[in-house]
Amino acid sequence: MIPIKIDSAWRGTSDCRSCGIRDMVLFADLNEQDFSQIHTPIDDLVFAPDQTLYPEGGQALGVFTLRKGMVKLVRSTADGRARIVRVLRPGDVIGLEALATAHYDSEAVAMVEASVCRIPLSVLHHLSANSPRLHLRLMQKWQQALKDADDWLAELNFGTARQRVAGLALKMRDSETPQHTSFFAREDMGAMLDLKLETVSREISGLVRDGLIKPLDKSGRRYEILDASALMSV
Amino acid sequence: MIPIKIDSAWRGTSDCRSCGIRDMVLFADLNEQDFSQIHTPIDDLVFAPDQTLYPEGGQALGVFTLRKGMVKLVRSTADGRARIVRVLRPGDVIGLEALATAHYDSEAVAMVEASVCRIPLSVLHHLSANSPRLHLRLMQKWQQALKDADDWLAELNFGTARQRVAGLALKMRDSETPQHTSFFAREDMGAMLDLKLETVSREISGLVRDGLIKPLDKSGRRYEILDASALMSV
DNA sequence: CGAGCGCTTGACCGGCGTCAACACCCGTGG
DNA sequence: CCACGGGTGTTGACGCCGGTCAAGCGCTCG
Repeated sequence: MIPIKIDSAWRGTSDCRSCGIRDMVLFADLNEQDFSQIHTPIDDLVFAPDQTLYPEGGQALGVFTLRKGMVKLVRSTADGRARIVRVLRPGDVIGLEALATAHYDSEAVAMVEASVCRIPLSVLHHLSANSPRLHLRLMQKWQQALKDADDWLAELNFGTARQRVAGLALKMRDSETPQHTSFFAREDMGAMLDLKLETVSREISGLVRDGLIKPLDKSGRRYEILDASALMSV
Repeated sequence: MIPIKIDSAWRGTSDCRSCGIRDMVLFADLNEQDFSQIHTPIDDLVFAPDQTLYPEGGQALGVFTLRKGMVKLVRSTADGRARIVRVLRPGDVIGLEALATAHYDSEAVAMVEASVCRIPLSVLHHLSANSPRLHLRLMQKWQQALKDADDWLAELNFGTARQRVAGLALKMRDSETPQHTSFFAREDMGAMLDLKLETVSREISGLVRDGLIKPLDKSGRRYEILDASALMSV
């Protein structure tokens, strides 16, 4: 077949006005006057699974909006272990911190094929000062990111292994089909929940055995939620 | 129920121009024109130890700047356990999220006597739209809050009990006298690190026994750091 | 001086980590 | 077509870290 493309594929420049998920994103309520102030092209990019969008501490060129796929934010601790601090889903902004510091606080890695658009910092700086509409959206994105971070800490990294895995299952429910949920490579799940991959595997098996969830495929990534309330009260 | 007379002492209204820690805070680089746009008084308040500034989910009147003391942000999980997601120190903003949603995402409780000033939401909304100086500071405060949240997750809630306690000792170092550090009630430390209070106590004793830290008083709150590099590489 | 609270310490136990074997899926090549 | 091998997920055996329960100590304050 076609040889693998190492680099992220450039898929052209976006016309944000006709973006399919525009109502979820930063540019949701920009008007024609706002758009006319964008003088730098916004690139559409596609990243392959396990590809890095940017490294921890890297110099920032822009901020990303996730259109499709899932992206993990990874931090390396002083002693070399990797910790996944959050998973971003469509509509989320990737690398918001670059707006304040022009570099990224954590590494961002695509967990599945991910399509994003990259918004240059200059565009955001200009618009956030000149468009009250973007200004408001930006604030909401900051707030959401902070809430997500606290949620991960309070809900997913607290309590027994069983509670954590159950919590992740609930958090990763599909928005369209909430009876379905996504899991990840067991090692990644361990890095999210502060558990070893064997423990994650055991707890998933336990939840299946107890009839709370059911595998939808053989890859171990998609599950059906059979008893949501039982998951919540593990 | 008769509303309890909350005894947070009102200490007058602030003259932010002469604030002692102004260079650290939101209003750091406002100019005279910016100040002239503040038409609602900014109150100085003092909270006693264990007093709540606002409850989780509460309607927000304003945002606080912490001038002195320490404040914990607490979330209650679905099953009733309390989780401390962060500790704020002088210069930090308390309740930033209220800017976006007019509600507080977590409870804020003074850990020691804390003096704060309360900035009405209207003032911040007005200034963030009309003062690029405040706008920039605000962004930096959002970024700092998000980074702090991720730091707590990545550094303090990962690894062995020993590593967590050592990490907290390092994070809570005094800014002026970095060889000194602050601990908290053992139960609070447990809620921060996801450990039981007995384990926290044991690990602190272990660190003292191994000569990495030394108690400065008999209350168990203040310690001297004897070997910072050993703490980092536990 | 005694009550009460928070901190420490001890003994024991259970949950999770460690190490290892095995199952399963898939791509590759004989 | 099957054999093979690597990668990933599962399962088992065992040990240790941290949780549980309980006793004891030292402060503070009435």
